[in-house]
Amino acid sequence: MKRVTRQRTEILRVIDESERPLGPQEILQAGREAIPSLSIATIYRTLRDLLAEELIKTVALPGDSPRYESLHAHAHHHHHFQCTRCQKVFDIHGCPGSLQGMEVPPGFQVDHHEVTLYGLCADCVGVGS
Amino acid sequence: MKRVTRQRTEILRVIDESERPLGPQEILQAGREAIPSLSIATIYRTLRDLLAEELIKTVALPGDSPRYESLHAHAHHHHHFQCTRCQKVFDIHGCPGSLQGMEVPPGFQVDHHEVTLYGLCADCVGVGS
DNA sequence: ATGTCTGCAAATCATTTGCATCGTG
DNA sequence: CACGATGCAAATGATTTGCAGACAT
Repeated sequence: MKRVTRQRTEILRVIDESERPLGPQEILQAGREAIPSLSIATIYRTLRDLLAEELIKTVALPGDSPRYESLHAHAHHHHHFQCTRCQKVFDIHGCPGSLQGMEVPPGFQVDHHEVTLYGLCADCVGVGS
Repeated sequence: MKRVTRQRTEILRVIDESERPLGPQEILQAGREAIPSLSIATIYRTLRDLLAEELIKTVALPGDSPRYESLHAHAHHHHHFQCTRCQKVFDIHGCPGSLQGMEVPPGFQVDHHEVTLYGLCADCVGVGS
């Protein structure tokens, strides 16, 4: 039987209220504003549990450590855009669909896919270097 | 002044002759067939050098550690497939192209993209769990 | 009360680095 | 011969785990 503790509640709140995916350290920092004693071990353990309960999902970008976002608020199939200047990650709705044009070798079974777009976000377009 | 050592030559040969991107441990194992004393530290140091010289390129997949492939043999634009059973990564030629259907927010500038397919490779299709 | 959850510190695991020695140029 | 490269082992940095005490039910 899963217990409703202050730290679990706070961690879930931080993730739910964020408009962008957060990493463990970001969650720790935000959570410590309410619970100063909060430890990184609790963050990792709680993230594992929340993932298992499907209350949050992992956002994994190529070559970057994982971030987490509320599954309820992001349940639909979507992809991500990472700004190459500010590194922020944004949701992109829609999907190329069939991914026709990809030459999958014979005998391979495609189950799902991941698309990441890179470029400049609206805030960074037109900003110097 | 860069020296042509047995280990550097062997590491580059292993990567060049592989039909799929390899991780550091895979390169170590393959390289030890020719040089049993080969150490993992040398692998990492040599990979760093080869990347700087643009003889190889990094293949970064979401949520997984990096693989490396020959830049000369893989200079063209392509994507990757990762087997969800054996974790191996394979090149996929072709590209969905315009990525139409992706609803990029107004003001965003897309520069490049990354597509990863997941599923079972030919060897793992039909193999029990 | 009872068994889960937390914080701390120690343990992993992958990658990096210091250093004495090896070997290429 | 000189200096970059190698192998070993210790150092790092991120994540995981053991354990005794704290707390939800």
